[in-house]
Amino acid sequence: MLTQSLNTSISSTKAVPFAKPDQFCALTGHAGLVATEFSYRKDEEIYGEDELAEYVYQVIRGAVRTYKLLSDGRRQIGAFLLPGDVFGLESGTSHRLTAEAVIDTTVRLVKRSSLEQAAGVDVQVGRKLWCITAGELRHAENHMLLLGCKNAMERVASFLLEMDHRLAGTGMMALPMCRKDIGDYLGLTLETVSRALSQLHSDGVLGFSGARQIVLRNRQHLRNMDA
Amino acid sequence: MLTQSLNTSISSTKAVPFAKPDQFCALTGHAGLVATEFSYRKDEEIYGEDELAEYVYQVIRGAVRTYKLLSDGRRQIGAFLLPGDVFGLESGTSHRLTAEAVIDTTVRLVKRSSLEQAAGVDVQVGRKLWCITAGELRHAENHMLLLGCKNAMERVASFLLEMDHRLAGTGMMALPMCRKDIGDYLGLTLETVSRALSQLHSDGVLGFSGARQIVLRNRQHLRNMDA
DNA sequence: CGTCCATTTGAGGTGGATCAACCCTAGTGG
DNA sequence: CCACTAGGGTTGATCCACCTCAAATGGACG
Repeated sequence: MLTQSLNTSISSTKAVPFAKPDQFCALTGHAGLVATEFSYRKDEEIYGEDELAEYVYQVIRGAVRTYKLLSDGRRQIGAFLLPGDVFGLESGTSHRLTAEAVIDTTVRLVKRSSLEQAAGVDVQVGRKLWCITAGELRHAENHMLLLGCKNAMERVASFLLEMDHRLAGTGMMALPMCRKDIGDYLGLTLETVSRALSQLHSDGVLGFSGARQIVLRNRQHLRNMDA
Repeated sequence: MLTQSLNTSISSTKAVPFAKPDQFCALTGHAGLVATEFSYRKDEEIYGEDELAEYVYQVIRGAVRTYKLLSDGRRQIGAFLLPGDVFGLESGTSHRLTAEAVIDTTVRLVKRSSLEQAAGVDVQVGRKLWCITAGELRHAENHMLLLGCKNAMERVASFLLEMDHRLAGTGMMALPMCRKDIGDYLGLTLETVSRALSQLHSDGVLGFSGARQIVLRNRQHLRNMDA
């Protein structure tokens, strides 16, 4: 690993193209850390489960999935990471999920040890790390509710609203992941995901232009069926 | 709320009956905070979802469940908290799940603001808060795998091993929660939980002495079926 | 001893999984 | 430029694990 396009740069505090405050810059800007850019091909592993957590990452371009596997290959995707999202942050020593690029992806990364050091000096850095983990926990708690209680259509509606919120907000949404990934995220098979999307299409709730180019025509309808 | 047996005591640093290092004392001992004891009756609410997070709690005796509800009453229990466990810690301002006493329960609690203050002075306190949240995240990630991938028998086996690990370790395990709670934790109905336990009983994997008094006779068998 | 609630057990229904074609579309190469 | 191919996506038919509804059993407590 780490054998591709390396593009080191000093703590890039220049404006980044995200609406929300940039979590990564809030960290690196604070302490003047060195951030490196790195790229991964579609389906390439970024880190493995139980591997030593040496870096913390932020998606610049592309998309990342994190997941756990059972011994027989059943897979639960814990999260999709999109541009701006931070991932790979651990308070312990090793990663608890595997991370892979969903499509060709560029990330920024900093050494975990630098962050630890910065957190030892500045309590605000420590606080920020805590908040990032707490955000992941909030997402996981919502997702447990989905996996434990919701039916197939409710799950797909939740997924579309989540992606709409994080990807587009306006008009067209370009999903980076395939139906199998969506199924493994929602605890459904790819066929069930496909059927739910087809039904929403024929109900006029959404439009397609290519299987992964979706435009939501009736967000309120989706919110209603999300339960 | 807060109208029952109040039992204030200065940061009780005396030995507590837990094998593992006590997370709460690691916090309160560090900063000399005031910890208060408080008791709740069976099924009493400790705090509600979206309520302001004013206190951080530790179970002394009894058991607590945290959960989220859908509008129609479907419930996902996120965690059972047992003696020694810390809960109610938030990095934001409000609780994201409801907490209720499963049985008559006594907790120790400290004001969140005191912890915030302590964390502003001592980076080790901040670090400890982060680790507690990270521990909850690890549990949630494992539970997503269970809810998204495992079948009924695998879920019940996981549950028994988890409770065995946290409650007893040795011999008999006294479950504080009813079958409905177990079902809402595992994403199953109470009947399915009951059937799985009955089958494990007739397979000789576990023994009953009362529906909630369980002794595991073959942990390895449970681990094998846990996938 | 009777009441109440938790639990077990049974019988039947169903939502989503499984298995199997088939269909698109993008990419390849002639 | 078009035929060919491969991988993703859709759709259909069937199955079954779990849910639902219902009734019986058991245990705790007045």
